[in-house]
Amino acid sequence: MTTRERPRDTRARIQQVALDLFAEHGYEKTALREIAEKLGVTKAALYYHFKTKEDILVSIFTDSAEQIDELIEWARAQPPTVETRREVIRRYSGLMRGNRKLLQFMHENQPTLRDLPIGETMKHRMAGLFEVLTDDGQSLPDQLRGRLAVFAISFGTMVGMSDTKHSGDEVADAAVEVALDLIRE
Amino acid sequence: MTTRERPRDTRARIQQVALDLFAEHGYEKTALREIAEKLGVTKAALYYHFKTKEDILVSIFTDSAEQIDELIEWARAQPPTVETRREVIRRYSGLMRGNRKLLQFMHENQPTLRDLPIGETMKHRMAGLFEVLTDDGQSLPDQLRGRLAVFAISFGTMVGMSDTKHSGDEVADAAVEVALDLIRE
Amino acid sequence: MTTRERPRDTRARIQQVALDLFAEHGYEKTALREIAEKLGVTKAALYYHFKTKEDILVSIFTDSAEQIDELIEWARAQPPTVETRREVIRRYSGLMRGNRKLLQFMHENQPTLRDLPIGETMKHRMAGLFEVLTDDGQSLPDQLRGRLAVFAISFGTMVGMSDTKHSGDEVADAAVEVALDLIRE
Amino acid sequence: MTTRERPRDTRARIQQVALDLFAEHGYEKTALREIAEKLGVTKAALYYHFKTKEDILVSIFTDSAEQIDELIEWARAQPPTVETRREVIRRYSGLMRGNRKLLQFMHENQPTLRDLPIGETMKHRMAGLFEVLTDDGQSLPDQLRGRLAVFAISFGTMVGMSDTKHSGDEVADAAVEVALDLIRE
DNA sequence: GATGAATGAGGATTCATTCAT
DNA sequence: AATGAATGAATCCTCATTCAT
Repeated sequence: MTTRERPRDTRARIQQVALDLFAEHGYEKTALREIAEKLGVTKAALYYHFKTKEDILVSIFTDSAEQIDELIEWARAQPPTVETRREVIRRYSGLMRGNRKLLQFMHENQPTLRDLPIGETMKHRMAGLFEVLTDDGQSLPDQLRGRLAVFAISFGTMVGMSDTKHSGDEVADAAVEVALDLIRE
Repeated sequence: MTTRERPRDTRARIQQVALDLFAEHGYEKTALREIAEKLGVTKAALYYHFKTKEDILVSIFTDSAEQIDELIEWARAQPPTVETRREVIRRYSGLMRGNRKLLQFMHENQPTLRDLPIGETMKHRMAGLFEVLTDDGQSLPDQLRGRLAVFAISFGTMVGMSDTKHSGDEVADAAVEVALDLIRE
Repeated sequence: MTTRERPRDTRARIQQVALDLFAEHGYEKTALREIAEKLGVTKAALYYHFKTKEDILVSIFTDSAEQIDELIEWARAQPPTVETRREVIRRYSGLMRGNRKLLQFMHENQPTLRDLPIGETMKHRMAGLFEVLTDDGQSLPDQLRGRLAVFAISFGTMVGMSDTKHSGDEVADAAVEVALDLIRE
Repeated sequence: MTTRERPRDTRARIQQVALDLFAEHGYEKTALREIAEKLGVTKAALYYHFKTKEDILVSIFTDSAEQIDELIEWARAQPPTVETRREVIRRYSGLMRGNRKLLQFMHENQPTLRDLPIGETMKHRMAGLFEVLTDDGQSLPDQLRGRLAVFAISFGTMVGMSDTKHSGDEVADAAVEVALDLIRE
């Protein structure tokens, strides 16, 4: 008797493979056929676990989105000091390191997200993040710096992969340093 | 004699409409049918002016790419001082303001570009830009700052549109200020 | 001890729900999923009770078909008088009032039935009915009248539902009157 | 040089073949692939001429529907006498003889039509026809007779095909006789 | 300088059906 | 008596591309 391929957690495996391909080739260019083939199942199997292609994407976002929401909530409960904002940056970096692929997808598939309801949701979330990182009393450049800090984290976290000289975490750490420096009074 | 619809410069009009749609909805999701409809011509007409869909995209990039190449060439001919780098930032900002849509497209369609020859070309170009903005002697955070400066320009130039309180140019100017500040010794 | 959901007669409930949906949306457009959902069971459950989708349909027909067969047999055993034919009409009307949905299905899904063995069976049955209601000695219009009498019953029985001014039975009674009038020497 | 297959009137040929198949096997069961194959073209060719499968159906209805509308309009402009109604029946029969397949489709695909906008349209049309053939002063059986007269025409026109002893037109003529007899004061 | 008609490849989705549990 | 997971075949439809005119 041969050991059977574990028939469990197919749902989770679909999400993983899908995210990989969505991040690499883009949502539109990724055919469900590819996902299915890579998993050794039929296209129809995907439809057993998810209602639509979009649903796969949404399900991927939903989980990690919660974490960001919690971070924003936490920040709102704190005094709006520079130190709070710096802590937000640090925690955001921590969150993103575990979600590199999703991060990449978010940054590189804006047109897709713009046309999807989930995109609107993410847009609101990012707006919330920007809100806790800046305030209207700041100069325009400083407000830009606050927003750029978020991008610094993203950029550092994503770029790590393609750079051979430095490890992913080294780059991500450097990104935090740069980002913290962008948060001004 | 009836007044003729000016049939002039159809080629250029195709490029304009195409870029608009590519930037808004993404390259993959934009059908040639849409471009044709928006122009009031047939799909086949597009094929009179361009060999393929990809060719439309490439032709759009080619022109403005030259400007960047020239900027890089110019920078390489200068002494690698901070002031040179700052001037590169300033000139890059100037270039980009005239190419907002293309800039948006470049940032938001990475997966598409990754799969296309033109993407490889652009990647090299950006690498060149990074090269003149940083050097190996710098600390990792400072190298990141150099790269981030480019993104600051992009971000500032693109974001301008969706922000009501500040004009596009105000934001772009602020972005230059932030970017210049990111260029270190 | 908790009160059990009555698991009784699932088979019959499937037939009921299926007939409702088949009649309303047509056999082809009715998915087994819909039937299952409406019953609160799984598709697979349907397959415990019936071998195929077609089998559900056949099982629905089989029961009430017997009654028609008996009516035809009875008619054949009587003298072929006008009065016999009128009695057939009356009895047929009685039969159909208890099977409105099935009647509707039969009339509105001819293409489906034509492609299914059960359709051939029903066709023979109707031919038998026509046979006892007409004879070759009649004029062509009178033969048509005999056949039309059957449709008058069907029409009257089915239409009753959508007409608010008159009750279903009033219309069905009127249909009998019209049908009887169509049976000629 | 060989004589080319006439590349013209593809649109009309699609409608013809489609109606044949829709009438024979039903709308749902008829795959666009079948229509295309029967015509020796690609599925995509159908989509050049029609926007959707439903659109093919609608386009088929639209033409002959006009004729019925005109008939109803004409009837409404006449005095509501028995003779007017009888003339409506005669003209309706004439109309239907040229549209046997469409007539068959209408009668045998009610569930499909019920779910389609075009079905609602046809329902209104038939209601209009019934309106000019009956009036509220009549007894219920006589109102039913008026409606049944329409079905007599349909039935007679359609049945002709499957009956070998009598020609289609003989049966249709008989149907008119029966139908006229169903129109009462 | 452009169109009308068509193709071939491929997309997402749905369905009836199966089978081990 | 019924489910959970999956399949294979089919569906409608869209797209980039071609080519004779």
